[in-house]
Amino acid sequence: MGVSLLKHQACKIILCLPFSFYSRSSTEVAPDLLGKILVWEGRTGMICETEAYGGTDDAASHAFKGPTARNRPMFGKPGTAYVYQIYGRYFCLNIVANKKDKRGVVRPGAVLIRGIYCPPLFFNGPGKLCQHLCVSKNHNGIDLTQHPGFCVAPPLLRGFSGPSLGFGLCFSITSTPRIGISKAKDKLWRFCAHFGTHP
DNA sequence: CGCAAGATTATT
DNA sequence: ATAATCTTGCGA
Repeated sequence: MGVSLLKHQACKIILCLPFSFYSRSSTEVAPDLLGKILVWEGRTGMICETEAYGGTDDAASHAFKGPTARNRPMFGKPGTAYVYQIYGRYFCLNIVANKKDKRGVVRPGAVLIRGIYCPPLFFNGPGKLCQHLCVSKNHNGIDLTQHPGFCVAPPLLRGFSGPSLGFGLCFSITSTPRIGISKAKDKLWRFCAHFGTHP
């Protein structure tokens, strides 16, 4: 077995958040993506703002009225990309997060990536970060648990998880109403990381 | 087939 | 507060 293959497998195992991470409701996955590293074909950034979208329980979601040609990925494999174009100009990157109910029916969901930190750059807004990462509709449906070039990775320092990042860094999480929607404004499904230093 | 709305952004 | 800009979904 060649070295490159070993390295490749190590990348898959260590870097990519696995299928099981995304096989939960979007409201669980969304805050857990904060502080993780988004890897997109050579560019990276730390996720610092996300929003959860659901299914029939969420009037603001593309999946509210059931499957269509556009929202198909939201009903598909957890951990895949759901990319759509908005206002004819910008792309928005979501990661599919869903689980099946007791009858085996998929409860659709996705997490919108709204903000990433790429020192010294900071991108707030889903359209702006997609511009920086060159996210396009071509990426719709790709599996982010399989390709080291397109995935979400935890920080590599061992022994830390969640809001504790190591390196003297930590963050707190706030939840607020989601941005730019006209329905379901009462749901607090927007999650922001607020970074600071360890005490 | 026509049309209204949209998970945005930059500008006034 | 509003324009830019075009795809999608739904109703006729």
